[in-house]
Amino acid sequence: MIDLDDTDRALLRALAQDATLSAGELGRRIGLSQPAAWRRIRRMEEAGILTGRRIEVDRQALGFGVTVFLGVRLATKGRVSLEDFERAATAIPEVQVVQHVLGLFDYRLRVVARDLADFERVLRRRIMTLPGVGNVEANVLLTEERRPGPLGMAETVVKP
Amino acid sequence: MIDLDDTDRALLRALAQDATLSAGELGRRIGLSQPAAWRRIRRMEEAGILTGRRIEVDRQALGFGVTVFLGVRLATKGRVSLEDFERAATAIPEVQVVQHVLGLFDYRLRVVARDLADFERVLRRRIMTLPGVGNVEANVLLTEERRPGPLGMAETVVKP
DNA sequence: CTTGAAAAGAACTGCCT
DNA sequence: AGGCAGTTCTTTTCAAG
Repeated sequence: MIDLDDTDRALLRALAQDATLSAGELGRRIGLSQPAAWRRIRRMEEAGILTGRRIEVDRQALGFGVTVFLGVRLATKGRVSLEDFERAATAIPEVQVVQHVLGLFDYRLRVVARDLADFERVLRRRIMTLPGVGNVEANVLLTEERRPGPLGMAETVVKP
Repeated sequence: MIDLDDTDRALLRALAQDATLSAGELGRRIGLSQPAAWRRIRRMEEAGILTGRRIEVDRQALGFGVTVFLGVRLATKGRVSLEDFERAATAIPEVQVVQHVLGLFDYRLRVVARDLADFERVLRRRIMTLPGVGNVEANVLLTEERRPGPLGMAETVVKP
């Protein structure tokens, strides 16, 4: 586990908003030369902190206006292996995320569909037929806000 | 709403895995020249399909080994505005995602913490004191698998 | 759509403070 | 660790078929 100084955190915070920023632009923003910013980014990549870059796709623009979160409780725990469920769940194209969780549910799924009618089709033909499925609870996404999240300690420290 | 052809989808699928791929490399993979691939990507950006690029950060490596999903039901619906809750929730550093949802809960929060003791602190001092909070249900993340998700129709079409 | 090439910019390297 | 100056590479853009 590596910890970062304020400069590293400033870099991560800037990159969290826009990963296309060049080392030169990043350096300009936080008061660092281009090679210095670049070296810090590389160091974080090598340390396994920065694990990759992903694109953000607007599903609405692609015609997938409905996102639903499903909480799934397995009915036959032990009988059917978790691996079977995971394999089958990840094979459904409409399933974006499969989370194995501890608590009231065993799995959480993020599912996208064109509309509610399309979602019902996915639910009945894909989700409810997954191996071992018991209870399923659903929440339809209305709005979503993402934040950078904590990047280290002293997030709320007041300087003297 | 724009729809894409197979080539566009192939581009998105490749970019979903690694957004650092250059137009030249993408073209090489799907059998397209560098300018052609580049134009298609730009077209999707302008169409609002490709909305940006984000970095992926390994929270574990930063010392945040615990991720918890919270389902929040508001106690005083109508009395306290949803905006108040959202504003307060997004202001908590440990909160990564705030989702307004329809269903058993009113909001879903993704929260990260250093460990379970740290999470308890966040829960008691930050979450339970949010304006209007009623019931809170928690699921601790064990493993998470992300998939590209559907990029258009005909995901499972078999060519003749 | 392609190829080919030019211009711009970003990544990387050594050396020095 | 940071800065400077330089080289190398890629991306981006334009021409022409």
